[in-house]
This record gives sequence, C-alpha cells and structure tokens, in this order.
Amino acid sequence: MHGTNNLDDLDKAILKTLMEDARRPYAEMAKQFDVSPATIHVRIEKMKAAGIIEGTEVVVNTKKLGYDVCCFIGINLYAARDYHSALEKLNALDEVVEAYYTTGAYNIFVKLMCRSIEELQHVLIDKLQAIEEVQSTETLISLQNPISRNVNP
Amino acid sequence: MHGTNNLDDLDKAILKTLMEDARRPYAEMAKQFDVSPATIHVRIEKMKAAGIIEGTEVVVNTKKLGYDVCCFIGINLYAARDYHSALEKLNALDEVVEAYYTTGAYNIFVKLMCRSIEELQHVLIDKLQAIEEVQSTETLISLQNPISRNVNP
DNA sequence: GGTGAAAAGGCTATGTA
DNA sequence: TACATAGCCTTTTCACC
Repeated sequence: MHGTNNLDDLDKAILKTLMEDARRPYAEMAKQFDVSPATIHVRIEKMKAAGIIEGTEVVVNTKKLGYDVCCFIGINLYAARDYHSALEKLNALDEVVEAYYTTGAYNIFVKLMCRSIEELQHVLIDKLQAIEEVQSTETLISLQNPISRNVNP
Repeated sequence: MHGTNNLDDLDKAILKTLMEDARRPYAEMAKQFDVSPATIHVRIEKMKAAGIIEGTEVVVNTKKLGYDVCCFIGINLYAARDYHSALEKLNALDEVVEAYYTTGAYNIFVKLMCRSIEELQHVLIDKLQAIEEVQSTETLISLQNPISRNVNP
C-alpha cells in the first residue's frame, strides 16, 4: 500500500459513504450496493487495517461554537533551521488548527480560528509575533468558505 | 445560539470526545464523566438539534489513497465581481478540496490535493489557469502537515 | 472472498424520581 | 433534569458455500 492502492469499486463506494456519514448502518449500505452486511463489515475492517480509515469524528459547526474568524497566516522565520522550535510554540496555541511546512514565499503556513477580530489581533500580536523565531507574518482573512470537502477515493 | 453558546462542561467534554472518535460508546463516556448513558444521549441530541454537531465522518489517510501532493493556491481574478462564476468552475474540479473568499493579496484561496507533481502541473495549467476569469495564481506547496486539529469547544 | 443466521453489544424511549 | 431499565437495532462472529 504505497502510493497506489488496490481498492475496488465496492471499497470506494463504502468509503465515499462513510466520508459523509461515519455511522451509516451496514445494512443500508449492503442493500444499496447489493451485498451482505457481513461483506460491508469485512471491507471496512480491511480498510481500517490498511490504515486508509484512521478513525471517525463528528463534524462541528465552528461558528455555533463562537469561532467566527478564520484566517491563514504565512510566517517567515529569521532562520529556516528554527522550524522545529517555532512549530512547537505554534502547537501550544489553541487557535492554530493547522500548520504546513511549505515551499515558496513562507517557511510555515498556518490556519487560525478565533472568536473575534479582537481575539485575532491579540493572538497575532501577543502570541504569534511574540515567538522569537518569527521574523514576519502575512495575514489572509477568510470571509467565506464556499468549498469544503475531501478527496475522491 | 448566536456566537456565544451555552454549553456546560459536560457538553464540552462530550463534544471533545466525539471530535476524536464519533463512535465512542455512550456507556464509556457515562462512566468517564460520572453520569448515566441516557444523559450522554440527551446532551448529544441537544447539540445535534442546536446545529453544533452537524454529522459524522471517517478520517481518511489521503496519502494511502495516493494523494501525495497538497498545496495552496492564491488566485487573482481579472475582476472581483467574477467571484461566483470562477467559484463554480473551481467547484467542478475534484482536486479543489477547499476554497476561501479572502481579503488581502488574493481574491480566492484554494487548497488542492493531487496524486503527483505531474498531476498538479496538469491541474494548474490545463484546468485552473484555463478558467477565463483567472488572471494569475501563486502556488504554495506543502511538504508536511505537522498540525491538524479542530477548535477547542 | 462472500453469505446468512445467531450472539453480543450499543443506542434510544419510556417511566420515575 | 437526570436516572434505570428494557426493547430495538446494529455490529460482529462463525460455520458454510
């Protein structure tokens, strides 16, 4: 299982279903795909064992939790070699929900979720830019997230 | 439920648990949080009704599905008013897994998942930059994704 | 590798405090 | 509002094809 994989159409159909509803009953999928519930079960177990299915999670409406502000921040470090220590400090910030090590204009690229513009300002100035490895940042505020989905198996 | 919400500690504890494992048995949570399984059930139903819990999904290892390349692309349009038609065309591309309407350097910011650098090149040149509304793009290739989590309820 | 039926286990509704 | 219980539905197992 390195790069290419050997999922057949049934595997892919099951995976696609579960990527939209992790609790879809096996019996329903069995009817839909014209196999037995036991087969659905076996296929799912195989994909778990192969590490393709890593787990399940609930989808949460972050706005309803009060997180109204989403933004991306490109970070430049004084020295590229400080990547690991900078990352450790970023990891300690709850507001940092994603981080990427990137080529191009920035050393690190992060996604931030905050409860308000005031909080964003606070996080940016007092937490993020206070990290000693950080030389400069560039902020991209997201006003809308019209596409949000996963890859096609 | 507008912005601030009124989740108590039990709600938050349940939510945090389900955000890591949507199928955690109610009985286990009940034991852990020292309430009855029925109470767990009631709290979850309430959060569903409030729209805080929107659904469930399996977590998929995209690398094992063959998607090795992840990148962000900042898109500039000739005219900002073409946002909607450009977005429609982006939405038709399977490789575009996220899109954001942003302030700052770009009109639209997207996340792309591809199977290889060759495919990225193909998508970028023949699909993305072929969209007539697109004036220019800037690509940020992600080599690593060391932080990936959700907000703290 | 797939099936069907039976066993095990988790979820949900109800009645009660 | 929370609890305990019981019924129901889903998952899992297993012998067989």
